[in-house]
Amino acid sequence: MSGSSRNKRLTAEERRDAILEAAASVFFEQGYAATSIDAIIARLGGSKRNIYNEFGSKEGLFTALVSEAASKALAALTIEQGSDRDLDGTLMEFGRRLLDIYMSSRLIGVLRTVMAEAPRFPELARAFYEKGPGRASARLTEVLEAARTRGEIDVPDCRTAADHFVGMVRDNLHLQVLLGLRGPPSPEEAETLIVSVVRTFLDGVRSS
Amino acid sequence: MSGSSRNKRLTAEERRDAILEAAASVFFEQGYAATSIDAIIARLGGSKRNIYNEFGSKEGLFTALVSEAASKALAALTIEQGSDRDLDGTLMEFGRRLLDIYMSSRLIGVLRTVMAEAPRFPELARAFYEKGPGRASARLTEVLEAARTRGEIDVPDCRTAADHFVGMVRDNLHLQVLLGLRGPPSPEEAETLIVSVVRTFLDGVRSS
DNA sequence: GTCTATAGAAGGATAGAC
DNA sequence: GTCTATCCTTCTATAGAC
Repeated sequence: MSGSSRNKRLTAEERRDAILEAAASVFFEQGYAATSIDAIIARLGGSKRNIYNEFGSKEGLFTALVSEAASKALAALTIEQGSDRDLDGTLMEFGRRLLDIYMSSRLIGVLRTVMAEAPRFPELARAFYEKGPGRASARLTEVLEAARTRGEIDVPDCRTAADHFVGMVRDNLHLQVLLGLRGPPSPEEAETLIVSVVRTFLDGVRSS
Repeated sequence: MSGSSRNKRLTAEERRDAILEAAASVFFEQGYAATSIDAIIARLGGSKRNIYNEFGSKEGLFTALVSEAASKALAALTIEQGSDRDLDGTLMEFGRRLLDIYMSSRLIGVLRTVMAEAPRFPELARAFYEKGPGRASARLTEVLEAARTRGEIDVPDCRTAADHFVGMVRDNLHLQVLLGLRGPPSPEEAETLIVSVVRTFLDGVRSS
């Protein structure tokens, strides 16, 4: 069948991925409405027909793209179920990964675009949240519930506590990056931030 | 003054405000690129001439609109300098206002749009941040520094601590609202959240 | 009569869809 | 590559207020 990929012949999947990659670089920088199919073709080469054959429409390409990006972001968010660390170490590790993902230029672009288009693509926004940020929050909630069972923490609602933690990790920093005022934090900045977040989360700021 | 606004005659300022109001309802819902001047006129009435005479271009209208919205949001964020409450009460009140503003449908729209257009309007994004969220964060930093001077809290960096607090107030809730998954919290939800945030911020979650 | 607001068309460019 | 639709911007012609 598709055996003869002699010269530049790509498999269907490679072609699909190439389109998605080119589309991502334009959609996530220009936004949905300002992105033209021509601009994607300019980066990708080939004919518009390829895009329409594969994705049907601009909307179809966009939704496929966001789903893909959300799945990839999610993949890095899984935390080992039976983590052998203590709570402190688990939170540190979770915070590092969370920060890394939220600040990645790819997810920043996805977030900007999905939020802006949320009124017109509500199901897409929901799917994105549930696959990514919602899952992360749910996972952390489980971790905290286990810690509560062990008597390490004392909170009325682990879900709320998990949201507090995630909120601190995102912080004003995330808003600044989303607004393009600065790039992602350096590894040193990230580590300093996470240390501070974990400490504040566990012990608060009040003088003892 | 200028008393004779008998029929439909509006003052220059009233007209300007009317344009901005109509523009806000379209821009902040549809996004910059998807908004047409005709759509604004459809809500506003009158002629396109009015818009071009007042703001020069679509870009000019948009930037004026965002500046206006940022200023209004800032206005509600001022905190009394010599607050006579204790730290707990001050944080509660600050949290309430912060939550109220961040979740307001107007600021949600502004945020969506400014973030999406940040690559094309970088100065606008910066001005927005510095007038609004940046100012709020700076103000809270001062409050915390005063508390540290009084020996009530013990943190290495008040600015970071302020960001933690603001981050918890925004929370996953803000992300959900930005994604259109839910509306703003009810007053009861808001109060519960703020109580939890202040408590976590001051004392942490670790079992004592 | 003059000044300004309205309504809409013209021009020139660009985009989505086939 | 083509076709149709839409958009920003400017311009014309009309109508009403002082």
